[in-house]
Amino acid sequence: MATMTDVARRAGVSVSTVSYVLTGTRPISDATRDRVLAAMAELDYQPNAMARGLASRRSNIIGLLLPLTGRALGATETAFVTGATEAAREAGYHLMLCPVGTDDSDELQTLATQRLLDGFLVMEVQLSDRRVDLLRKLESPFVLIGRTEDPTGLACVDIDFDQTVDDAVAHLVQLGHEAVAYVNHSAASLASGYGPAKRTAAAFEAALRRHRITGVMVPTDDTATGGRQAIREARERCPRLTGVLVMNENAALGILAELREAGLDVPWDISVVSMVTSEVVADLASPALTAMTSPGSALGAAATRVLLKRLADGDGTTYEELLPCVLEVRGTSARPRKKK
Amino acid sequence: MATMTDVARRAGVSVSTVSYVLTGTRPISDATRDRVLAAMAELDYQPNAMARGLASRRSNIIGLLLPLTGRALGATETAFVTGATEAAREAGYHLMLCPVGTDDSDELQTLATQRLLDGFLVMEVQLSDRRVDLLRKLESPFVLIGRTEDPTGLACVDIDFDQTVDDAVAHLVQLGHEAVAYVNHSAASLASGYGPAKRTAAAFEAALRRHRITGVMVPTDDTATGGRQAIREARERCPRLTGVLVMNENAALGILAELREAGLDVPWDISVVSMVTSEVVADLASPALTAMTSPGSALGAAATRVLLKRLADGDGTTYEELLPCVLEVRGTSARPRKKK
DNA sequence: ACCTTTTGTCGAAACGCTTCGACGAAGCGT
DNA sequence: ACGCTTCGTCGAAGCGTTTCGACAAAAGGT
Repeated sequence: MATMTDVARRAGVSVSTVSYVLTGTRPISDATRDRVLAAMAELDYQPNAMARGLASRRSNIIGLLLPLTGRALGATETAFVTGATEAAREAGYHLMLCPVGTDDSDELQTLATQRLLDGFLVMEVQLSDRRVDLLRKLESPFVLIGRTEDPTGLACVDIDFDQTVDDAVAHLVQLGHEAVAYVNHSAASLASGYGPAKRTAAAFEAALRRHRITGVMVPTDDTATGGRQAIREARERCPRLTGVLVMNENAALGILAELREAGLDVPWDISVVSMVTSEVVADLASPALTAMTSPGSALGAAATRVLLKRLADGDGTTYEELLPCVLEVRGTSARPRKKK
Repeated sequence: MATMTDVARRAGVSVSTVSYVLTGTRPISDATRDRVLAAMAELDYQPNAMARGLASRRSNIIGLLLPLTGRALGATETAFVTGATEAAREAGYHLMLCPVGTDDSDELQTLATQRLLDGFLVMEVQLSDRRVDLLRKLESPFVLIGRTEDPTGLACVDIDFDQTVDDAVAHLVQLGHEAVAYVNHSAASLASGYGPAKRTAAAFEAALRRHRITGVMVPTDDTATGGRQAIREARERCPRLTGVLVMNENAALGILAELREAGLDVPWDISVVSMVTSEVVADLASPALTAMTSPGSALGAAATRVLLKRLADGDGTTYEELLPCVLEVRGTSARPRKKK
């Protein structure tokens, strides 16, 4: 494996010159640059990442903190990861997946102080998140995917839940629905302060008021069974219900199944709009789910860009970037059949 | 940030001694070790990963090569990733996700020669895979998830497709089915030599012969729509069909939907067994899918262990480890209603 | 008791790069 | 022609480890 010294010798220059050609830190004459580049090509030279990292104290690797729940990564999360990786690569960075639990402070501390990673992307952010406090204390640059209670001094990239919920409700209202349910994440995640759960709950309330319609929120497990229970409960609590907004994809499928078994026709009896859903999953259902498509990959790319910018500028001001999900009308939403 | 020199000074020993305490490369007296450990704790010392990597020419990071298709990672793949990460961490390694296309040789070459990664886990292996040739040429240690045409000299960890298909067919035969279809991956992936597609096709043939029943194989897209088309084609080609084996989860859901719309009752008219399927997805369907549950996380852990072993031993002999999927009977398989 | 290992420790030389200070050679305003 | 920047290059000092050779002291073998 050729080293920089070999390249320098071959090109008849000093190693520092070779380094400058590589990093562009100082001006180099065209003639010299060409000779160096040629020498590199001839020797199949590849800079040694470790040596570079040691000398520059920058690894060009960013870590993606994602709590592994044991369950599958949803399509949104996957898209996020690929989007982030892609964006990182374009900037000459690598992305390292770090499945670290939300409260595994030791592991995170090790990661952050090892100087292996230049910064972090933090997924699945809680309203009050210990990882945030820790990273802050350690002065590691990071960007949140989601938001904490108080985002002052933090960089956040997130789905615009307010907008998304409002768009979804608006869609139903426009079709003529006047009583809708919102099937949220579980009561447990609401209680634990899971951001999306709490924020959509608030946004739903606001949307109801804004559009002057009635509705109920039902928290439930993120499973098909959870969806079944939720829709039963919702219909009990609000019999004139004609529209359902649902946060979780699995629950959405459960709702569809339950309604079908109850002899109800989707979308004519009840419309279902799934939130933060990818196309693949939406097509799994029959009829295909009308859904708010999550901007997963765009989010990943945005988060990465923000982080890299901060690494470059050393800037740590508050920053927030929100991307809404876009409505994709498919088969599960329509004008309700019978006006009361 | 404390360095090894600080620790050495504080403990009253030389830096090399500190290093030996850390790496265990040479014997150290208990008294010294305790002093050094104490000094580390007091200083919150964390070894610098880059310096370590440079000096030892080992990064303690392994790369996971996974071609990003733009689509979501299935539950199996996700489980694989988490299993691998987990196993790596237990051994003091990190796992880095590298979304590199199957034929993006340049990118892979850069990765492999950069000395950032000690070895590779290769996912989505084709029967003839350029990455394998390249890694071999570069003498990078690696382990395949899947198998190439000729696995001589390679280390492979894979799902035991032969066993899995045979188990699935056996399940149907035992219930009394005599004509079954196998809905495989797309014709395109078959043609491109995608291992699982080709191997299951062969295994299905073998299973039919072994159990003396008839059947047809239908390749189709890995989508719900693909599943719908496939089941229609299968029933045309083999009207007495009572059982279906299906490779892709999305297709499985499509098949269920299509059968329901055709007025057929699952499992009484037709049984459906989904291959290589995770529990979450199986429960999405109604009735829940009888499926061969893929050993995703176990595979990941196994692959990692094999790779780490090779890194330690410098051993490069042929090695193969196959894990079968295990049958999970749920609601979509049963004794067929009417004996002919 | 003598020679040979083994044990425990140290100092110093890498590892392959970045970056700083220095310095001659141009280029420029006057 | 005179200083003044800017340009282009070099040598050398790190970056924080690991690892090698050396060596004194303790332990074994006969």
